[in-house]
This record gives sequence, C-alpha cells and structure tokens, in this order.
Amino acid sequence: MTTPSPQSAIQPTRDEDYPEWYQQVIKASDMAENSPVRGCMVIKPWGFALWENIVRIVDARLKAIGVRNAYFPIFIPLNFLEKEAQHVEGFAKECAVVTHHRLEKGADGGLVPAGELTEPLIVRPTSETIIGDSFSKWVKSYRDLPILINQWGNVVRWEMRTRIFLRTSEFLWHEGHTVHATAEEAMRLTQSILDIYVDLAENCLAMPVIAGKKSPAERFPGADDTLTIEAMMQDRKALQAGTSHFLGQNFARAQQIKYQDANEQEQFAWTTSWAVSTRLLGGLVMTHGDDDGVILPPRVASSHLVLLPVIRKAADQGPVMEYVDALARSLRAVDYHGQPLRVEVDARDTGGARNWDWIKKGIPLRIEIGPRDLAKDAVFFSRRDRDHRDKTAMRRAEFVAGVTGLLDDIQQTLHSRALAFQQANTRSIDTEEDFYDYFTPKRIERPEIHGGFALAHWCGDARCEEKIKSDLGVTIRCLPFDEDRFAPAPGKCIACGRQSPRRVIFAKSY
RNA sequence: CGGGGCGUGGCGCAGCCUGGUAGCGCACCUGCUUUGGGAGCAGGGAGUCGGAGGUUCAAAUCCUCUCGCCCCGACCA
Repeated sequence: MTTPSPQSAIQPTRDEDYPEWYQQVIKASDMAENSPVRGCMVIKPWGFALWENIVRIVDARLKAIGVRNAYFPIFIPLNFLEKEAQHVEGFAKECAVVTHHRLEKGADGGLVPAGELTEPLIVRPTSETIIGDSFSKWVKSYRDLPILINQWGNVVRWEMRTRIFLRTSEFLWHEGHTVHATAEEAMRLTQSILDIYVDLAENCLAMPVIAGKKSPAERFPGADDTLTIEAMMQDRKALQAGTSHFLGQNFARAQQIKYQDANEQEQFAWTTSWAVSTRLLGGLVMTHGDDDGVILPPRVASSHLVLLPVIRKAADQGPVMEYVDALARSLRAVDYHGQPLRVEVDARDTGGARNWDWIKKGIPLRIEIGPRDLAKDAVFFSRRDRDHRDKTAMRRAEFVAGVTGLLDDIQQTLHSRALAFQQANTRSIDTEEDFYDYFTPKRIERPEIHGGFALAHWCGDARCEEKIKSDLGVTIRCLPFDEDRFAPAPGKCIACGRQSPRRVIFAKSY
C-alpha cells in the first residue's frame, strides 16, 4: 500500500491554524522566504513576478494620468524628519539610523563601525520630507503646477512585529507625491489615485475592496485626509491594501513649498502622497489561497499556464515534446490583456508530485499532454479554481482560441468568490452587546476565526473609537464611499448611544 | 517591551522528563520497474541537534544567557 495522501497539500489548513497556514503557503508556493535579517524577506522569482506585474499595471495607470517617475535618495537627513510635527510622531519610533560610514578591524578581529557621521542619516520610512525639499526648489510659480511625481523603491520601518509580506521591516512600494495650486485639485488627485487602486484591486487582483475615508485617528501622520481601500482576508480581518493622502498645506508649510499665484501673491501649495506595496502579495495569498496553496488571479499571475508532458514510453518522448513545444509557441503568441501569455513547460519526470508543485504555486491552468492528446490533437487541462481532479479534454485549436476566455473566467470566479465571502461576513450591528459578541472569540486560549466587517454607527468622537479599540482590538477601517451599498442614515453610536450620522466599517485588522 | 508556544538534515516531526556523541516520513541522488499521476523496490548523500557559556567522565537531552520564529497584548500608513 502507498502512504495515504494528506487531505490537503498545505498543513495546517486555514481552519486549523490560519497564521501558520499563511506561512506554509508562502513557503510551499516558493514566493518568498525569511532572511537572516530580522523582519526582512527574500522575495523569490515566483513571488517577485507577481510584484513585477503589479508594477507594470500601476506604472501604466499612473503615466496615463500624467504622473512621471523619478528617484530620490534612500537616506534622509535626520533634521528633515523633524519638520512636520505629526509626521515626526508617526515615524520617529521606527527609523533605522545610519551613524557611521566605515568599518575597521576591531580588537577581536571583527569589523567595527568607524567614521562617525557629523549628522546621522535615516533610512527612509517614506519620502515626504526629502521629496518635499526638492519640491520647495522646483516650485516658484503657479505655472510650475501641478507636479506629479512617483518613485518605485524600498522603504524601511523598524516594526515591532513583522509578518512576511504584510508587515516587513523593509518592503517594496511605489510612492507618489504631488503638488497643486488648489485644495480642490489636490483632493481630486487624491481621489483619482484611489480609483486606480480600486481598479487594481478589483480587476487585476480579483480582490474586492471597500473604498472610503479614514477616521482622523487612523490617518497618515501629517495628512488632512486619508483615503483607503480595505480588503477582507479569509480570517475575516481587514487588510489596508492601498492609501492615498490629501496632505493639505501641512507639508507645504513645514517645507516651504510656495508659489506665486496669478495675482503675484505668495501661496502655500497643496500636496498629496499615496502608495501600494508588496503587502498586496500577502493580501493576494490570504484572499484567494486554499488548503492546497496559493491561487493566482490570471491578470497578475507569475505565469498563466504550465504544460506537463506525459511520456509513457521512450518512443513517445520525441513526438510529445514536439507537440508540447509547438503548443507552447502558439500559446506564447496569444495576447492576454496586452501581454503575451506566460507559459511554463515542466518536463520533469516526477510523476504526480510535479502536478502538485504547480497547484501549490497557484498557476491558473495546468495542461497535461500525452500520446492520447497527440492522437486526438487535443489538450487535457485543469483549472486552479476548481477541484484538482476536475479535468477537461478539448481540441487543441479550440483551447488556444479560447484560453484567454478561460483565464478571464477564472479571474471572474476568484473575484465573485471573494466578494461573496466579504458580503457573507459583513453585518450591520446595532447594539453594543451584539457588537462585543461579534468580535469576541468563543475559545479564549486559541481563538477561532470570528468576526468580520461590522457596519455600525459611530458618533464621530475619538473617545468612542478608542474605547472599542482598547476593549476589542477593533478599529474603524473606513467611512465607506459607496452610498448604494452603505447609504448614510442616522442612528445611535455603538459605543455611547449618542446621535450618529452614518455607519462606518469596524473590523480587526492586519 | 509584557505573557504564551517553538527552534533537531530542504520540509514536517520523534528523541529531551529517566544525560552516554541522532532517528522517522516526505523531498533529493543512483539503478531497475512503472507511468494520464501526489508510483514501487533496492541502494545512497545530507543534520552534531538556533547560538554562547556552564554542570558532568559524558549533553540534543540538565542549568544560565542569547538570537530567531509564531500567537496574544502594546504598537503600527
């Protein structure tokens, strides 16, 4: 007898231990691994390809609205961070500081830092201050505005608690920074960027999000307004997946970003900043993954399909491989949303294990090609969004002609599934008792997956928000924009019972 | 930083309580047999047990310190 196969490729399952499942999925899918440096990660090719696809999509969207790329230093003079009070408070606690510029042989033969810097440099946790410094020099006249800048890069935040992709000490992102002559224009830009993020999440990542505005307590340090997209992970916690900030004139005043208007009056400019990061990859895993591994949405998938030659006899080797290569060529010539299909050929002779590798990696389509398919000029494929035993035979020409439709269908399925999950775990709650019950696990020692999004009334008082946060670890994720789904209506605050103009979304979050 | 759990070949784990220089499954390599599938048999490579110190004739096993990971809390764009 053979050893019985496990129920699922990933253990533990999501139900058994969600955080551990997440770690195992990332390992099994070969997306990334922990690095020797605390809190940092090595993003492996299969994970990085996802990021590259996100980069390509976002970059094109930004350029389409006139944003141009630039690059600013990773090091920021210490005093730059001191300029905006809220900003200092927000980031000072988590900055890596460079104090030396040389290493020398120490007494014990090891290397010790030497050459102390006159002024320490911080490794950017975000670049508002150093980019603002440039902006203050670039902006003279209203004719110079707007300035729309983006940079792709890395940032470092010395986090207390890290989780691969979701919160790492170093992560990759893009950060946009803009300068405008009027508040209205800056606010519009802030919103346009959020629209891009919504489109990215919904249409490319198949990740349903709720767009909205942050409560004052949850805003970016130094911002007048923070817009956000919030996604629901399969443990029903919220993931802030992208933010766009209207910075008002706060940074402009702090950094002297001024221009002369048409009336020869000197004015402070209005700025914005916005970002999405490699955190999205964690979101992807936790939105679509199942107990067999990752499931990649085709629009951003590292590869779209893998061809798995099935060779029984040596005599079949040549013909099968020829057929496979020809099929690979014709598939690579197919255009999928402006990109050639990404096709893998895996000719390893490792039996069924080979198939499971690709299941765990989440490739959307797996195609087996054996002698029988040659005879029938057919393919035999399975979709990652369906059971792994669910296989379909199809004429080769029909498959090649219909493959983009198949991929779009998978994309659609993933989105619908995730949306149904989000909706099933979103509830309107009207009493404090229900609210506390909703967010309190039944098992104390090892809490089960519980809660979700709660649509509840909030009076607007930060003290009510704070009470709920300290009692339950639940925060206001956003004041949602979508008035069709979340129509404002008066009610009573879930915490204090006073009048409330509208419901907001409460949830536990990453 | 506080509370809890854990660190043994690539992955998952046993051994530790009752000290005597390491074992299992998977993966990997070789051969044969298989082949629409998480194959079978045989052989093989790989770890000194997170790190440092201590106790001891002897430590993965006991003690101390330390690093890292996970969970809860604090904190967090």
